[in-house]
Amino acid sequence: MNTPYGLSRRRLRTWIRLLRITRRTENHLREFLRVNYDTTLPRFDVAAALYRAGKPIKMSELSQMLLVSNGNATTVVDRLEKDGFAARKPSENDRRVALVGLTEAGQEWFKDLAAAHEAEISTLFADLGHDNLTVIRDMMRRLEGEPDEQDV
Amino acid sequence: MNTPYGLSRRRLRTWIRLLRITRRTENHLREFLRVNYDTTLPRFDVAAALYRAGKPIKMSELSQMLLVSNGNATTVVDRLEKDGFAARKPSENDRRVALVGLTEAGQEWFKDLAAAHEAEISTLFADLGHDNLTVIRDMMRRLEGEPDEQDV
DNA sequence: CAATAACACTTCAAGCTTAAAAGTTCATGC
DNA sequence: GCATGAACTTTTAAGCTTGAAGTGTTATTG
Repeated sequence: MNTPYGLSRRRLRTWIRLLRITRRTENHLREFLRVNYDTTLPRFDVAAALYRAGKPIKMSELSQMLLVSNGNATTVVDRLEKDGFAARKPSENDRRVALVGLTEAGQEWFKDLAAAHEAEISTLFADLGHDNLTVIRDMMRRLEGEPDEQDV
Repeated sequence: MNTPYGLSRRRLRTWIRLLRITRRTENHLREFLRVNYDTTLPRFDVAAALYRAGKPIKMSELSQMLLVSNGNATTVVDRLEKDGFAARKPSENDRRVALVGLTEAGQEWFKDLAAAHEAEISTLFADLGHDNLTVIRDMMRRLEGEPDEQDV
């Protein structure tokens, strides 16, 4: 027999496996950032989002990108700001809005970090070649409800 | 061209996608447990590990299963104990060891929870049928460095 | 058998995270 | 214009999480 479990049970097991891999990878990266760069995963995540945006973004955009609460974004940005790596400025159009971006120092700091981070991921995922990556991408897209596409 | 990005970059993108799906699912489950069962994800995780074990286990075994620190296991078990769902007892062979398990009340409580949890996951992963689940399982196994096997 | 190391767990301080409440500012409808 | 509600951010309280230090127990080893 090839599928001794029902659909529901198999989906649960898949989720547990997904969670385990994610936790393991996160733990590894946390340790990596702590030992080699004396920083944390949340700070890295925020910096990555800001760097990727390329220009100052709203606090709410930031928390939506990272899938965390607004209050969370506030405190992490506070710390990055205290480190001199991020800066807030009020929006000119809308005085409710706080725009946040990386400072010069923040960009310099993050560049090294990003390269090292990508290299570390590549090591952790060394068993996945192009074919496997394509398969996983398609599965993930399906899970996220995106239509199948080509390239990347 | 079918793969415009290098291996390293594709692995990074895969990781980011994995992380996004995991966070989204966790956020959904957190809300689900909070609204319908007035409990939290960490409590559920601990209870699931204890229920699955079927008998009292060491605190250190628990934290290893969940991939969290020892101190973390301590506080979550403290709360479950305060709720009357978990109980510690000292090991007889080794007085350093604390064995923790679910109480009767804890098992009753968790049974409903587990069923609802599995149903919710099954809904979230509704786009994945047997074939897709098998593909994902193989990918995850590869990532975890396990040899390929048959059946679930 | 005594000193030392290894192990198991808890405690602690700091940081992370959430949900809810509070404080501003903007948009809408009357 | 002004009230009312919506949007944006921060603050707050509680809980979660980590890494390191602390406490007690067992194993090693000289």
